[in-house]
Amino acid sequence: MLARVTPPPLPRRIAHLDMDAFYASVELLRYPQLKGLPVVIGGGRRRVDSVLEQGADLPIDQFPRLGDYKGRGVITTATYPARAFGVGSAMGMMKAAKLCPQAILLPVDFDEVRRFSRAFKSTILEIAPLMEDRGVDEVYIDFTEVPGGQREGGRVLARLIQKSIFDRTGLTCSIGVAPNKLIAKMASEFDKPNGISIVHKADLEPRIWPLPARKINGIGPKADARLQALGITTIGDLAAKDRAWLIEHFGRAYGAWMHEAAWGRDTRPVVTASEPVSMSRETTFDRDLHAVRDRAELSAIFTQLCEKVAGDLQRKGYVGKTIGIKLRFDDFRIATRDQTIAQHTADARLIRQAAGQCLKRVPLDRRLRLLGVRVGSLAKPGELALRAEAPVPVTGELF
DNA sequence: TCTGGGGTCCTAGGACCC
DNA sequence: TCTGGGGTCCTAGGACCC
Repeated sequence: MLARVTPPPLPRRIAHLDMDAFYASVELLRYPQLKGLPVVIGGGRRRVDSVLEQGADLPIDQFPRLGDYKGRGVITTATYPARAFGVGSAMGMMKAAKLCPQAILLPVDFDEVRRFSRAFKSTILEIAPLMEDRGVDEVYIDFTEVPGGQREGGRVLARLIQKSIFDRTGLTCSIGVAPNKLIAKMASEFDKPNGISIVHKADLEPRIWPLPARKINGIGPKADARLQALGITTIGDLAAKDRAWLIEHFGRAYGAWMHEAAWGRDTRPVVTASEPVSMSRETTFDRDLHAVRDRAELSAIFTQLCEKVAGDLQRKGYVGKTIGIKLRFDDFRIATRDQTIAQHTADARLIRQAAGQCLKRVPLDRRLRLLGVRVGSLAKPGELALRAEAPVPVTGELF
């Protein structure tokens, strides 16, 4: 009898690709005279120095310096020469300014960053169709079934992608290829910038276990601190603990996941498409605002935030049903309130109205540092029509 | 002058329904 | 009067990620 013989499945090869110092590298393309210098991108508000309008010919000594910056905000990206001074992503600007006042400071150009983001992603898609978007500067790519994706554990394909991106954009990236997303993510950091790292199952003990537990994507500062308190520093330490013990200390889901992660196990697929769950806009004020004394200013900002979210929803073709606000007080405590309204909307006034009611439920005894507006439970208007989301039926007639 | 902005997912309690 | 489950939705907070 004839049997259909299915070939054995190919071993999974998953790549994680991370653009090197992305925001900064994009600016270096525009100002090549800054190459090799400490440059940081960031600053809370978009305070574009007028000198930058001069464009590409601006002499180095005329660029704005980190040490001259006054204001709130954090570093988005630092070039490698700036990192040598200890400056890095998410660091407060004031702290960074103390470490490296002479660094050149440039504002983020979101349009330009998005343009290059689209360019590098479309370059990848021409080579490998299964790509998962993980933000402006990161993606996962499934190499498994791509022709040549298995050669040298994925190195050949990784090299091709790296070169194609560079030829198209002038930007470098680092790639890790491994049996799954979890390990690939760690591997892409092994040889930065402009590196490629190939990791196999057998590398778990020598290359993964010595790493700090914090390197696992999903173990953040809080979990890491708790692990340290329990005497666990490396991924190997974590792997040595038994599952039940981890569950005891971290709960059923998180404890079990930690155990799997430490053993390099991860079956998550590369997801090529997803729908947004929520959209939001928030802003940190130049100075902390008083709910009563600065009422007019707050109210105007509040309305603008609602208009921006509404604009985002409309532009992207979504409506939402859960309207929420977020406050950050001067002591950094955060409060959120939300309210689910009767029907989905993308209307600025309806959002403002619901958000206003949320605001009334927060005790405003401290000054405010940040205000945000969020719309969740998103849907596409067209799909709601199919589901026939109708007005709430009139009650009474049935009784 | 420490500490941005835009997200996702999880937990946990209460309401409400079956 | 007390005692049940399960399931879903809503809300608030928190951890984490880019």
